[in-house]
Amino acid sequence: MILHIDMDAFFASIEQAINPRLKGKPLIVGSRANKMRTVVCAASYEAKRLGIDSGMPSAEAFRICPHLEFVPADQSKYIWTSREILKLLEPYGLQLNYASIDEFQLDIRETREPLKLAADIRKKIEENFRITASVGIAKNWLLAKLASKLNKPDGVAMLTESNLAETLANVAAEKLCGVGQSTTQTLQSLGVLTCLDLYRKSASFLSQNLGKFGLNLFVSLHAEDSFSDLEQDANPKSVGHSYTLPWPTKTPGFIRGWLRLLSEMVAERLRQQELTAKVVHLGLGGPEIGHFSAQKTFSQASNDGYEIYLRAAKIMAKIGQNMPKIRFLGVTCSNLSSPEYAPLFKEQEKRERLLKTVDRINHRFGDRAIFPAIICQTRRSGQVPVSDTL
DNA sequence: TCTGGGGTCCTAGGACCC
DNA sequence: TCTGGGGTCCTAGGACCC
Repeated sequence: MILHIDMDAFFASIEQAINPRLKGKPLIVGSRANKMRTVVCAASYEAKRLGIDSGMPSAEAFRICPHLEFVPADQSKYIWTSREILKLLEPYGLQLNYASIDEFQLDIRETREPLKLAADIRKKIEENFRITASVGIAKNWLLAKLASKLNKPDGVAMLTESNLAETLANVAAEKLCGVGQSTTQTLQSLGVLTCLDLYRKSASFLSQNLGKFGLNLFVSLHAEDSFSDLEQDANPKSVGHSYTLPWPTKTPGFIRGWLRLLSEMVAERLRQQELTAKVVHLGLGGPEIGHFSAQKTFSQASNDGYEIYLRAAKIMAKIGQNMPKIRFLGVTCSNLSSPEYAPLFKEQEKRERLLKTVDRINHRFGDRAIFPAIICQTRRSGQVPVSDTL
């Protein structure tokens, strides 16, 4: 059996635990500080009751509830809490999987009394952090994760041989992790409406209609004692940053300034994790061009912000002379590996020393205390075009 | 008040090699 | 000159999750 722990309205609950003024009030956590131009990252249960939930534009949330409390997301608080919860789970001595920032899975095949264990864990979390968790128990991670949603918030659900069919029959298929909008439509056209319908379909039926995903779904649904294979944090496959501007622009210097800033942010994180990247992806969006991305593989791996910027700019140059209006910009690096060789040339060695020193200064004096002058105005205002020259 | 930002996995076609 | 088949890497985009 797998025990899946899912924190209730994690970010919002943490903010309420820290600031008593927010307790009991409808609250949303937004992914950025501009409360009218963001989306809901987490909603407190008081807000959820009004019909507000993650993914909703904040403007719509405020229309529903004008006196909504707003807090911009502060990842460091959530990461800290998540790690502390992990520390609290380790002493149980069970195999542990860190599924995401607010989800944890335990292999409890040796545990005699899973419900007692669930109660114990939930009590410890509440005592230590004044936030609640919901727990799901089932024969594999996918069903355990589904079960954790059934009695939210602050609840427990256990799927056993005897109650499995009855429970699944009352849950819509789209509640299952991995079944989104498009898959739901396909399934509905096949007459598969509930999780039980899905559970009873054969591997060949699912694979025929949903491809490899369908086959994986079948395997995950019927597996025993299996963890989710998401182990993102161990070895990241890509590192990226993106930004949506307040309005579309075609000012080249302004776009270059943002491209450089995003490249520097990506490079900093690569160096932090002692990684270099061979592939650069450039994402662009705007009213005239929609949303698209292009990538290019380079023979030399890099974690130098300037180099990554040059590569991104090279990809952008393919658009040609007529620069369309740009609203969305993203830079992502992939094909990651550890730096292989010591620098061959003096210049290269100097450059690496410079980057290391910059990283040390920023680590000591705070986020980007020192940065390339070109992004000075970009980062200060987000609205003033920077110089056209680099 | 009108849509963020961080990711993963999969697919399918093209280029190229043997 | 025309043609098979296996394989890898690259690229763009879709679907999905937190």
